[in-house]
Amino acid sequence: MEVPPFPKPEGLEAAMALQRTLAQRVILSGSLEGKKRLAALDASHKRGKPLVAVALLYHLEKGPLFVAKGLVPEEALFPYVPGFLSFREAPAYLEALKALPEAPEVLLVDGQGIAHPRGLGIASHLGVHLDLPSIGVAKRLLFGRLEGPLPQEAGSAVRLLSPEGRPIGYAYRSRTGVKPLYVSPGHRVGLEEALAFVKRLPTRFRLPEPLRLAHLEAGRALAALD
DNA sequence: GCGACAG
DNA sequence: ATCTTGTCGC
Repeated sequence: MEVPPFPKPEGLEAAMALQRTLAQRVILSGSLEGKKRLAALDASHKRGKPLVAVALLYHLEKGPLFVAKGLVPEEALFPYVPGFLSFREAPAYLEALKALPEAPEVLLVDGQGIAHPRGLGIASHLGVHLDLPSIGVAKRLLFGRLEGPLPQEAGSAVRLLSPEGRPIGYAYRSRTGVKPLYVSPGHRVGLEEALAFVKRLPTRFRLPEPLRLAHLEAGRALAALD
């Protein structure tokens, strides 16, 4: 698919300013009805090696269709700073997306959507950059708090609230007894619609299958480098 | 000053 | 994310 160049900010000040600008372009409405082709994005990295990103094209009815990879040399990587993950990982994701035979209708990203200090987690950043609907699925919380207790039963969810009390996503129990996932809209999708979309993905273990497979592929690709 | 802190 | 030993549980 076609991918616009991704500007690299000089430092955290510039990165923060860019986040504030792009956050204004995030659209928090839209349904994903009828959208069946998604790209699941995950990355893997080891010191002294390039960052490996995987974009796994997945069809809701046909399953996995294609695995594309993107590499960024360690020397070229933005440092990891909580709140600035997209500047580190997005360039590798975009390389992987370039290698897809067709554009996905939805991006499913390992990380936050709008549940972020400035409203622009990596899922939102990629969604705005590519003008695609996107959803963030994170394994840990970065920003916000749960509205109440989250039941142990698979399928239960409670809203994620910003410090001001605005809903920014959900804590979601994908399987009974597992730690919750944190689902937040990235771009061009509503809060409830984002959760509904994730809920209808096949989930054998904690992570929805598309993301779990992307994670496995990224790990394999990293191990295969040497 | 203290705690929190995606991947 | 990775590193890292044993350990608990399905």
